[in-house]
Amino acid sequence: MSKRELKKDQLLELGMDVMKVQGYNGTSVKDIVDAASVPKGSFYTYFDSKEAFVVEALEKAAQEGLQAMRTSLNHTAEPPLVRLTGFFKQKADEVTEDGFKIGCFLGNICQEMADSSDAIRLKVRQTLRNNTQVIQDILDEAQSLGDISSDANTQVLAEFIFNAWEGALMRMKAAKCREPLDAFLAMLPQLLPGARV
Amino acid sequence: MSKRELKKDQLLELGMDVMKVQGYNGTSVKDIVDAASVPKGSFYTYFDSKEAFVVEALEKAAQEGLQAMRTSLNHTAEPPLVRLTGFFKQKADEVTEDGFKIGCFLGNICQEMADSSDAIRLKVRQTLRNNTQVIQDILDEAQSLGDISSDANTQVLAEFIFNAWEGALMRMKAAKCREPLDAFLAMLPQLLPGARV
DNA sequence: CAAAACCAGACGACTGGTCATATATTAAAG
DNA sequence: CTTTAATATATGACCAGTCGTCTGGTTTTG
Repeated sequence: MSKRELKKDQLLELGMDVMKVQGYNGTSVKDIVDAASVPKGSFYTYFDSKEAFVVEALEKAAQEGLQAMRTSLNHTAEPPLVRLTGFFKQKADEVTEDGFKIGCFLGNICQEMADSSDAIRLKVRQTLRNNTQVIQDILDEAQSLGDISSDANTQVLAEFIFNAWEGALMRMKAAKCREPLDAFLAMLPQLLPGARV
Repeated sequence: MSKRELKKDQLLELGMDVMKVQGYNGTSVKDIVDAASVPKGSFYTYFDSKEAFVVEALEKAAQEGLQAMRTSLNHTAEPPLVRLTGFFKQKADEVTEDGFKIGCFLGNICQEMADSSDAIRLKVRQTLRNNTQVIQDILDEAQSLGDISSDANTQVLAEFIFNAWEGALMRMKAAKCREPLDAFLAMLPQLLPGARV
């Protein structure tokens, strides 16, 4: 990775950290460059606009998130549904340690910007879709093993579960407590028809 | 209602409409006063600050939302669970007609501002709590009638359902389609253990 | 006619974005 | 190897415009 690519990566990483807390419109280009100790004038040599920046930041966050999801979900030592519930449990612990802040960068930006910028909305949509697909893959695996009922619609189920999780994260931000996440974790088994987890 | 109170109400109503689409930081005080045809200088005779404005707007939206929720949920002609599912179905139709925009004002502001403003976060938290309580009341009623299993934890269940709904609304904003809402509606019966709906 | 309500305009700070200049890199020439 | 010329990249000052908020003169009201 070249020096320039490294700086760009820092810009994305550190700028995103600010934006996670302050939102898109609440974060100025100056905030971003300051976070990465990059001169303001340089910003536009890396990105065409602030909007282009956040699209790339979402892409980066999506890549990292997807990889974390896959490594947590794809080790075959345990049954798929155990891995699935374990994944959410682990995520719940993570955001708890973060002091109930941020929740989901994707979700935050989605709610703030989906109606204002189509470029951002489309990137968010694609990323949400990818995440849902990973969950569906696990559910399909569980179904083929007979761990959940064969007549369950895994696509609908995966989408529901993922959205419910996002909703729980949102609520957590307002409540500043684990309760919404624990409610999600408590209900999760009930969603998996015929599950033997 | 005095002339002044009427103007203030318009300011809240019309300003909120703008903020629903553009978010808190994406909406300027000028946007708000222009929407209500009120001179800019007058804004601060009605509200101490932009933050105070949004807190009052949230309160207003909460009042209206709660009333709509109660009228839809409390007519005793039908069994409680039928009323509950009917309520969400109706809501899904409403946001569909709105072209999949906005979703939930409360949710949008929550994601954007909960980490930045405690005043806003606390108002959002309280409102979410109230909404959840209404759902729990219905679930309790259903439980006392034996429509759902007596050992179900209605508090956890209500919180889960409401958050899942919020998550579905968020997803809808990104996807611009009913699918997330329909996935929610499809899974809802499964959440009500022993339901005979 | 005093008091209260109103509001145009201005405040300094800041916005996303640009651009002339400065610095760095490369290539050719000696 | 230098030296220099040519090209590419980096950057801080700057742009026009907007931000949330406030002041102080004007209008309305009791």
